[in-house]
Amino acid sequence: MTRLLLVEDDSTLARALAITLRTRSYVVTVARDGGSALRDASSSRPDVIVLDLGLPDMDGVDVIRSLRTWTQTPIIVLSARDGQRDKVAALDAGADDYVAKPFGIEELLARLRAASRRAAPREDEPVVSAGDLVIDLAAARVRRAGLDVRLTPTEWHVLEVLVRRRGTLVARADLLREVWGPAYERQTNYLRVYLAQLRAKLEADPSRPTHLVTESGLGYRFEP
Amino acid sequence: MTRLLLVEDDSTLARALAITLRTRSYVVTVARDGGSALRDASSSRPDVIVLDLGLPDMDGVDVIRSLRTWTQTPIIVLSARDGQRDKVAALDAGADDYVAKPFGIEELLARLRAASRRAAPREDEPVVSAGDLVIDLAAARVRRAGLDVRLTPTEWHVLEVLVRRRGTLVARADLLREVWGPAYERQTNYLRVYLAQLRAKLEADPSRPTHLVTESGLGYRFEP
DNA sequence: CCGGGCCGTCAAGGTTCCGTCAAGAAAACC
DNA sequence: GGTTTTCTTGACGGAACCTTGACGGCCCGG
Repeated sequence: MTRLLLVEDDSTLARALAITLRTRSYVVTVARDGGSALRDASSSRPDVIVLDLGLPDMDGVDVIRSLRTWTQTPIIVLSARDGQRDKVAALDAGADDYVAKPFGIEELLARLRAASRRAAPREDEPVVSAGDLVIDLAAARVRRAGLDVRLTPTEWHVLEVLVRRRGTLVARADLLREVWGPAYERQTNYLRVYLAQLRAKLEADPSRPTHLVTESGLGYRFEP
Repeated sequence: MTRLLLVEDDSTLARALAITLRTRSYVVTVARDGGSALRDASSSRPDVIVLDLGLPDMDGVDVIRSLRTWTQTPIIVLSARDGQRDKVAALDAGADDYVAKPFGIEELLARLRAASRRAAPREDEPVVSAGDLVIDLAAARVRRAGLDVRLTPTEWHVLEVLVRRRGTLVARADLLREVWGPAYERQTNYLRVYLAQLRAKLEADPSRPTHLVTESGLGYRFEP
């Protein structure tokens, strides 16, 4: 499951690409201009960014430069301009790859695989500690009082989403969508079950949680 | 000072490229066919490889695959063939980038800069020990309680991937992709077989592993 | 005071996943 | 060319996991 941010102002192309990418099990977010691209990148922390250089509000190369001030996430540039100068400028600004339009979808997919294959192990997903809990997002490991805690895949997934947005409220529907998919946005009973299991494994007093907090009627929050 | 291996059978083009690259302060070695490319790569340990796919003695994609069995050195492919299939095959075999001929020299230089910018910093501690195990990643050798353990190529490859990311979870699909290639991401039975074999050779009690740990539903982890 | 959401808890199917074994196919070796 | 090693594939029991439904407590408004 790779989270992908697609920055493309042509909504027809954006939709077509998003559909194809999703069938290849990418989790796709779409941004339509440079400003929202920068915002989305910092809030949703994608694993890879696909960026069209021709944007309505700002120069694509400047978008790359801004991103590179704080993240190493692979950036693959799409462009209708096939000029040498654009390629060199984009690559030197920090892009990882450059694909000229028109391109084949298989080529884009192959370049995506190549990009994420060599992606540096993420350092911008640090180790989060809270009380006697230590949660290492990169290593997918949880310790409580120094001892490894065994989580099931779904338990881990739920915890991961909450910890990634630690301190902020995660709406029930958001959580369900990220873990189980858009079709499960109303299965709130899943959350009750899994939050209970996580509390049993992680909280000192599961009936009075201090880290996995319920916001009644809204959602859940991880409290560092 | 970057050491660069140029694999190109057209001697006119090879000479022209070598001259240009040297003026940009690359240290260039030239190989004229796949066989010498593989030899040179292992003897001179270049920092980056530029590879023409059209070689007299063997298929360029096979050259990539051979290189990728033992090194992560960035590979940039040059090719006169601009076909989708060639690109996808080369990238999936492990190439980092693909430049179609004719290309501008500035583009190639920019892609070289991009490739070495994101190159992983060299491993400084290639010998990993865990309990009575000693694993030498550079020498491809494993000892248990001082005695050499004999591993098959695939067993070693699996162990290598796990040990490189020691302590962190390696997802099933990641492991399959790195060892067998992207087409095998769902062949989870391979993992079951090879993990069992590795445990039989490396673990004190293979049915209760302490180093090669299963994370049910997620993947495997090497525990130092 | 009582009913309806909402949440936490529990346990029982049913499904998926893992370890194990074995045997045939392919590759490497001599 | 024959032998040995290695890889691939299938099957199966058991374990781990997900889903689902039911029940009770709590809070709030009627």
